[in-house]
Amino acid sequence: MVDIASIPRPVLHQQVAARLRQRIVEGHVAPGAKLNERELSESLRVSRTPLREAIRMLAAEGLVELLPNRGAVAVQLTEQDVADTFEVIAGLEGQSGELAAERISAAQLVEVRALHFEMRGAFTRRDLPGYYTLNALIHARINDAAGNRVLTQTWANVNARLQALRFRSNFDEGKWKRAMKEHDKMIDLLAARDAAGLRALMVTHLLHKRDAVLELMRAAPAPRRAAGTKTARA
Amino acid sequence: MVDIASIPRPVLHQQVAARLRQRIVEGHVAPGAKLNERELSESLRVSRTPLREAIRMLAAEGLVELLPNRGAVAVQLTEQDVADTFEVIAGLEGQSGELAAERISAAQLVEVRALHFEMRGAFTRRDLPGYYTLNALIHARINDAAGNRVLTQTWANVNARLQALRFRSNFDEGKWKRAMKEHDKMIDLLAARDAAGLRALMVTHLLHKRDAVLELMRAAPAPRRAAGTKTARA
DNA sequence: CTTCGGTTTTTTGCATACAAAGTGCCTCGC
DNA sequence: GCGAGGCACTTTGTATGCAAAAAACCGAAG
Repeated sequence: MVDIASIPRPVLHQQVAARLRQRIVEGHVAPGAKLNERELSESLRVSRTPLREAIRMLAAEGLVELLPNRGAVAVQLTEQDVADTFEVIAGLEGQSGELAAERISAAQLVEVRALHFEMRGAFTRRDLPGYYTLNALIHARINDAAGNRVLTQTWANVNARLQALRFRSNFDEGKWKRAMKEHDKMIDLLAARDAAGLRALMVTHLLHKRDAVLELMRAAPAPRRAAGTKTARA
Repeated sequence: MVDIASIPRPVLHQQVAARLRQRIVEGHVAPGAKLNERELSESLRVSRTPLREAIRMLAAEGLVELLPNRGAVAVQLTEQDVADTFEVIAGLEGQSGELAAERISAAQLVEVRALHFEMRGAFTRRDLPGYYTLNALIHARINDAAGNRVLTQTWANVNARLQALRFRSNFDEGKWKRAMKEHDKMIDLLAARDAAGLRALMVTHLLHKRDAVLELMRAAPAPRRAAGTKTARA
């Protein structure tokens, strides 16, 4: 009987890790940029000790790379890395879909369906940020429904590295429409408990996403090793 | 022209992380045991700072759990956790097998085959430790052959949590024979470049392993929350 | 103008010191 | 005897200081 009203905010190094993670994912720290400990500790108003612990955590998550005696840099994903990562994600989401189709409860299905309609709304008014948020929520809910916490955690971990990319991405109309259609189908398969079908769809959905992102990477100037910690402004 | 003869041994916190990881995996730190920072720092002859950084890394890897203001404990896997983990591993290795069958080079195939025969040797003389080592090596090589670094890394990460269990496990004769047979088949499928077949085999192979481990967990006394940092001696 | 050598400055890595939260013991009251 | 409260001790969390490695700088020589 301890934690009745105790919502003790997480310890400092975890808060720092969360904020750093957000900065990297949202691109406020450019890919390849060096993480200067003094700068960051001043900007986050903490001493270097918890900051360094946070950086080590992000390194284990694969969001930053540790260079011995030279600090840490935000990951700079090559095309190969992105392709590899999507390949893995496709497998994980495929499995997640398969398990979810088998295990999802009625209530969970309702929730996913509701989110799906909201997302369709965002799509209709071409609200990309809203679409992304709802999209992420839906995938997270399907993961939940799969009822495998290790799978969820693994997925979240691998996925984190791609978030940075997604923030920049910006489909063309055709790809967006196709993605939306795939999502429609997802709901159908989920409701029909078609495990194999949902797995297959999830995999192709993710591979389509991969192609879209890779296309963007090739189009956009593959950013050269950034020197500073902030994103270069165009 | 920098790193000609420079094999600078990794920085302290990484060495510490490696040693801690080993201790946990080999069961010298019992599952559920508390990691006392003072004790560990003395035993490892380092100050608490790099030790804490190492612990944070292991936490991000999922090998230890962080309790705010109360330190860290080695993960204590429930049966559900183990089942979930094997489910994920099965998916990852299945994918790894599929990709390896498509991509493995002749030289890599030779190497895997050689390791396979060595493992068969270990099996013949019922050398369990040798068998495990070679088994792990083969799976690692197949992962390499798949040519997806993210997949390899993800696999290693998830797999680490199971190593602790494997160290205790000890098949019965029948299961061991079956596993060996599955490995024979693996080589055949790999040589035949049968991607779909190898995927399927890897998945069932892993699910068999899961069943064997779960059976052992149920047979052996599921260890109660350990208090000390060392394994309780029987 | 480039490049090499040395020196200065910056930055990271580690250790120690201090603060705060947690744990357990002991007493006191009922 | 048993439980509540408080005090001392232990352990974790954070900050600071010092040492070592790397980067930046500067000047001189080719």
